[in-house]
Amino acid sequence: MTTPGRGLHGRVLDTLGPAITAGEYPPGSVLRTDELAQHFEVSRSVMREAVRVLESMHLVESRRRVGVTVRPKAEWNVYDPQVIRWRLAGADRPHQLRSLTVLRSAIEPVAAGLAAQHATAEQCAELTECALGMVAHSRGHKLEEYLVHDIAFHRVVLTASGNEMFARLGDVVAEVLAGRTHHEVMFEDPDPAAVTLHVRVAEAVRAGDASRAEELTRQITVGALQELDILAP
Amino acid sequence: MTTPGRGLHGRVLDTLGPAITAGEYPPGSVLRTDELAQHFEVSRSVMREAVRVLESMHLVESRRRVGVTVRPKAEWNVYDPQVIRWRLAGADRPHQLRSLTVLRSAIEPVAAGLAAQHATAEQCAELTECALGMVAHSRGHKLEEYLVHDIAFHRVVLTASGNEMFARLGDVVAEVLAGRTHHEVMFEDPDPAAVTLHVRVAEAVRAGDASRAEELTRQITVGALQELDILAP
DNA sequence: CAGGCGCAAAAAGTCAGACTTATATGTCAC
DNA sequence: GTGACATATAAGTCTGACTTTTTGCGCCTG
Repeated sequence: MTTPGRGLHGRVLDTLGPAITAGEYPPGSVLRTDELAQHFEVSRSVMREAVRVLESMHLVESRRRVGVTVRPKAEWNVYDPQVIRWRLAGADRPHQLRSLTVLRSAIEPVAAGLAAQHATAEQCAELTECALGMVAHSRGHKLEEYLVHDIAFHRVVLTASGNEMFARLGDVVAEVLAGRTHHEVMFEDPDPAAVTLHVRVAEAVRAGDASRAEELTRQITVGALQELDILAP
Repeated sequence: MTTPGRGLHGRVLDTLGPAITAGEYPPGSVLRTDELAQHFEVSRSVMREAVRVLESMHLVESRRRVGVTVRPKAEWNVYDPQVIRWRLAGADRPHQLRSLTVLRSAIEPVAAGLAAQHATAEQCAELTECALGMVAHSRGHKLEEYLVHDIAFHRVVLTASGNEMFARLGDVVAEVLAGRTHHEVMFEDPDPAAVTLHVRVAEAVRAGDASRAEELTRQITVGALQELDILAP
């Protein structure tokens, strides 16, 4: 994923972050910097840097004379890619996957509509290329190759929307798609209907047909919701 | 807003963060920790903590023998509330406001639909209360009071959706609404049509009518887009 | 001249220890 | 019980020394 072990404080975060997001330390728990430093066998300076990062994610709050207290889940920066990764790796992975899929269903259709209006010729080409790649690997247990193209497809759409907030959700969508393929409902082969929809979205975007691109993408996300039983089938 | 000056490193961030997000240090610029520490008249430990926070926001990257390099805008964690606040306070405020308004237009209708399905009786009551508050202050230059209720309204909808990702956008929406009232197109009084729409959304949510709540909210967000000339009027 | 080897410098990273500051809590007088 | 005050505690800050990684450059060789 990102670079692991970029310094000692990163190493500490790799185990402390997941622990907190997994709820191992319930909200209101108090940690002491010194104890943590001893536990992880690092100096106080390193530990302090780690705590600062957790604080910037609103996972904890550090107060004098009190210690480092874990904040309630509702205050976490749940859009931080690092937090998302930690949570996806943890126990409430299913719950997290549902939240993110609903988010996708709200964003992606709108993004596709905007992409139809703003996509460059190059982006259109890239999109059709991705769609073709999906078609090519849609049969015969080539799920990994399919996934690569699927991720690339959605990333291009989000980028081509021209909205930076949408564009930055590319990583999130990638995590969701990867999560689905690797751990959730695992089809023998992808749903042919979904594959076709992607091809048609690529066509609509190239044709500059915003409402069609939006509607087709909506159908894709509806499929994703149904897979998780969020919508009635 | 949040608590300012929560420690020396926070003080440093208050000026370094806005400077970076404003593009004062173009992407690829290299900063040296020691120089920064001298410039801000703090110790290296404090400076290092500040850099760690910026690094966790993907605003900069710290590498040995190189220094602290500013990352390209496309890699920033633009969903970090702190980053949003810094950018809204800076030069590309209009651009940022547009991006966020488009994001709202994608999220809020879906959130309202979900709220209609999941809102508790208490949340419904709160919602109508907010709507009434908006009506009460919709005339006679009571823009500040109106704003308070407007923000509360949208926050309740997002929370009542039951989706944590939506819920966490409450702060973002609050920033956008406040920004619009304080710095952008400033109506003498709010658009009466918009006020009515809010009341009707509250009704739809209480009635459990998801598609109506969604459609009405979409009309609200369309209005917001038109105000910024993102959509033709 | 090209290419590879290795050295030295530069900057971040780490650590230990001493000191400062804010603050929660307990104590005592009233 | 209430208020003022003392105290202990844990974070915050600073300093200086040391380590580690990495880049760039000089030099040597083919």
